[in-house]
Amino acid sequence: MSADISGAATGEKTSAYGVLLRRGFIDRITDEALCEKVMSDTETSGYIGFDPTADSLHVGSLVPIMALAHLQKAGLRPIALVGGGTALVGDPSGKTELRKMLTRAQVDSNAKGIENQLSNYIDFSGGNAKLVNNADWLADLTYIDFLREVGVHFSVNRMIKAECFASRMEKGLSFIEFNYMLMQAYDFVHLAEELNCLVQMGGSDQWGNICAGKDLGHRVHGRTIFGREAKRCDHTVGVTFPLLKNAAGGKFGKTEGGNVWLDKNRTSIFDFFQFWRNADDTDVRRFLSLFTFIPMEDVRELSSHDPGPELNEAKEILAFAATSLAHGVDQAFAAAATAKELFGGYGAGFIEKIVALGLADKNKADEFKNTEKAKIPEIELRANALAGDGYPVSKALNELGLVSSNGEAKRMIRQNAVTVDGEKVSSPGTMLPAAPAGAEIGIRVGKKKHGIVKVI
RNA sequence: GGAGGGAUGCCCGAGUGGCUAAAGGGGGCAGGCUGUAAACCUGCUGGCGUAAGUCUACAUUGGUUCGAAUCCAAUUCCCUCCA
Repeated sequence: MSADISGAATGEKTSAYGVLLRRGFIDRITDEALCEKVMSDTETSGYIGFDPTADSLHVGSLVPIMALAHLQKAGLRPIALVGGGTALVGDPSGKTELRKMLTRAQVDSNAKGIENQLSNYIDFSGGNAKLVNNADWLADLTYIDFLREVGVHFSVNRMIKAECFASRMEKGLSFIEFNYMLMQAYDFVHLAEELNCLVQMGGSDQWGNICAGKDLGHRVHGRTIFGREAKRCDHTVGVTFPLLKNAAGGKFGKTEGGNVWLDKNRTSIFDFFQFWRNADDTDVRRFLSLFTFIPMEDVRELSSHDPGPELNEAKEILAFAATSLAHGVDQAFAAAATAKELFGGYGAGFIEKIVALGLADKNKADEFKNTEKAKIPEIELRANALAGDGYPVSKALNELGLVSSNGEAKRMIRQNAVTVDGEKVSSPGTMLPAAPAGAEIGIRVGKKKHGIVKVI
């Protein structure tokens, strides 16, 4: 199979732009022809901003991350901007209410966590990708200077008509948030000047901010801004990604416990794997395009089945590929091994396919059978705790983290959702079976949540 | 600065003295059906307790009352109109 991830048919352009377009990354674009041109030049940098509002990114941020990675693969220089400065202000776009204000210390520590995660996807070594923090150039600006150099170029009349503020006109918009756009606009100009960054990308809610940056570039072009002459910021392009929803129309990346995070301490690797494995039939092709580097030709083939059980193999590959990007190939195998154990086998071609697709090398795949399983939650209990009066199943469920309270545990039991060692438990007062030291008791809630009680 | 309106559970939203752990909807979870999918049907959706029960909850604090999400006062925040 081809190693070309661009998905280009013969004769088609394979520029970064072409790749992004064919893989479904592009929603709106300020100037298509210019974009094509700019992205064909390997001297070009492109940037995306990530706001450090939490210490981990979640799967929703994977679209921009993958876009940057595609730029890098196409030979351009991706810039990941961590919004250490802008997070102190808070972006109102796409929000209905004022965000909680973060302290400097929170923002800084969040920024660190995010930087680590980004480096799983983008190679920052060797200088062909860059990680910047806009606190470095925003934090020390003084208010009056900023107003005079940047603020003059913005028309309030136009800003309040912008889509990104429209929803806030009803609910209320504080002045601090109203300034956010100027800061992000200035980021773009700054990066264009300093790093030849001519492309800014972002989620569809970023359209207004991106255009603001592009416009600011035009206005200051040829003039002096903060003591230097601006001359490279008049032919920039902005690109936004489509808003991702799951097939049910809900928010992408939400599941049982809320967001699916890239941090394994927030979302276990197994749960991360399962998130992809449980993708809706109709999402499979899109997810393979957006969240893996599997060549488009193969993506099309994998997802060519009509919705039906045949798609399960494509979901396994999706889960494997996505987990392997976020957590490494060994962890992906481990998660796959656990899934296999808990749910029964794979599609016949799974092993061959992942090797053929270059997702794992042959040795690793052969060792797969011996791979250690991914961790599912477990607790230890003394054998004598199980003897005597016994140990309530509900309590064990709670301690395993499979439910969030004893009350919920009992509710689940009443609903026939709990299985202990393969047997349904139906009375809330049921105790765990007595077992000798060394034994393991398997507990399950619903079909997908598992835990183990180790007897010691 | 002036006048008026508002703050209810994860979200939206009903409720204007006891029958309210709080209608309805959304979301979520679970059971059935299935393919670890979707759709559909059913149930659940504050803590502790096997249970009876008990504790905490309707912005905050205090008050009236046998009894308050509901009445009163002060405080905080939000919205609308006027300046």
